Amino acid sequence: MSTEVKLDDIVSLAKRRGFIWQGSEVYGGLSGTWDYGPLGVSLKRNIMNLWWKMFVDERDDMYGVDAAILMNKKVWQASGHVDTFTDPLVECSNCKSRFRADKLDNPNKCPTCGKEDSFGTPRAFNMMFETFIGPNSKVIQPGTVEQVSDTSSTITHKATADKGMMASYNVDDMVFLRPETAQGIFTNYKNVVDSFYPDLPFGLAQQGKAFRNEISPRDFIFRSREFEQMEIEYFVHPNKWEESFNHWIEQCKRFFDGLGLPAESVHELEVPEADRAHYSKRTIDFEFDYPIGSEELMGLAYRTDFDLINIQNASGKNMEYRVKGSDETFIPHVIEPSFGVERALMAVLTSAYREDEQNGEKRIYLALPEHLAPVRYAVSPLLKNKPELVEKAREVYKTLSEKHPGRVMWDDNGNIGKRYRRQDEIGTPHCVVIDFQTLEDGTITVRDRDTTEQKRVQIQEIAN
RNA sequence: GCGGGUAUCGUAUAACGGCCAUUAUGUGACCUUCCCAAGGUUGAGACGAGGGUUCGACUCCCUCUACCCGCACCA
Repeated sequence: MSTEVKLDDIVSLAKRRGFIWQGSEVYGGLSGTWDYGPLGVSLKRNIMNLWWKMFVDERDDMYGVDAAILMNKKVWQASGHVDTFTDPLVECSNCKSRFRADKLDNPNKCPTCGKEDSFGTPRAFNMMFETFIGPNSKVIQPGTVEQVSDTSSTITHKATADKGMMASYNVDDMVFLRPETAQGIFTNYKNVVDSFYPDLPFGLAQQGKAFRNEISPRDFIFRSREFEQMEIEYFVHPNKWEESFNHWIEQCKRFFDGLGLPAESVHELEVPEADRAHYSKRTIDFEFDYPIGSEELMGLAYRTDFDLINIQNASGKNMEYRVKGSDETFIPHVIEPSFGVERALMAVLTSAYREDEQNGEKRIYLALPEHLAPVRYAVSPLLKNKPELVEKAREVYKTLSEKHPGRVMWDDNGNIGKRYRRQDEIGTPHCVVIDFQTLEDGTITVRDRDTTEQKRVQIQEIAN
């Protein structure tokens, strides 16, 4: 029955039911930011917890870390982000095309329309967000609003222009919001080795926010300026990277399965050499069939020893690993499975969204896997004006809540049909109803979200 | 950032240079109801923000913001 899922339907449902709202909505919004409501944060956390359980808690070879978002500038110089994230772009005044100023064969002629001398001054585009640290970082200069310039040591802008002043910052105090979480792992590689000395292969895992100043955030939560990553850097012997790479292909699929994504909607894409990042010797992109088309869900990259060597060179610290009981030393190579939380969430919503017909009415429901559903059980008295039913239902609600903290909802609004529909839309797998028969024999009805069928079971049965 | 479009209660929508700004649904309260959005009474809830034209602007104009469709960008 469910055919093409439209993005608008998902966005609408997400807003209506309290999953996801536009960031800063009361003030007209802020592009590329999204806020999570009670059900959204629950769903998102369930996804992140599933990941952590599967890849950290249930494994002996994985260690969790949580690095700071603000990092020493040298991190981004060593990683190449300062260079590769800053592109000098020029725009053709005639045809509006844009080009990397440093990659033009003839810097005076537009390759698209052929017009000469149509380029203005190159403008620097950096994907990293900047901010400033320290009490002396800001100098206010009254009356210089007109002047917007940057010099080698000072960046000025109109931050306080509305007060007729201009703020001037010292670039030495400038820091970046991390554009990826991976570097927070690499910078702690040596700490973990020094403290735990794990056998190879071992991995470090991290979940956290990352920030990119996207030119054009788009497609709901798919591409935003602030987003959450779940990343693993898996350190291996240089000769054994293929083995681990294959291992992680399988692990990624296991995770997709845990998200309830149909296998036929996930596509494994071998990224050809020309399209790979400069540090990668092999990359696989897993794409998912979103309403917006088939787009990247996560990436799996063989990063070689690129990052640890960079850190070794930039910091002067030895990044070599010495095999226990042997003289063999080397810099480990790295396999990196990198997941975007929002992309996983959007895939989950896409594959769970269903419409069918019931008594001639459209029924919308989210067929979420039980372990991801924000609410597992909704508990209702059949009639809310019968105190004996309400009292019994409260008892059942309390019992279930103790068993599943935070995953049980009390619902006595309207009639029973309305409650079912409401719970359908937020993906509650089980609706538990207390009726008059409950008072006689202690059985309750449990109604299934996907089939809408109900069966009678003993209260004890469901509690267990 | 460029081009085009859009912006009305939570959601989906209607109309109008001038009367309390529609309708559906959702939502709060009360009543009713023995299982799939039944019914009744009653309440709250919107013209994205700012400026201009006008006696009067949700409506016309401008700016901003956000979203949608293309382009560009995507380490």
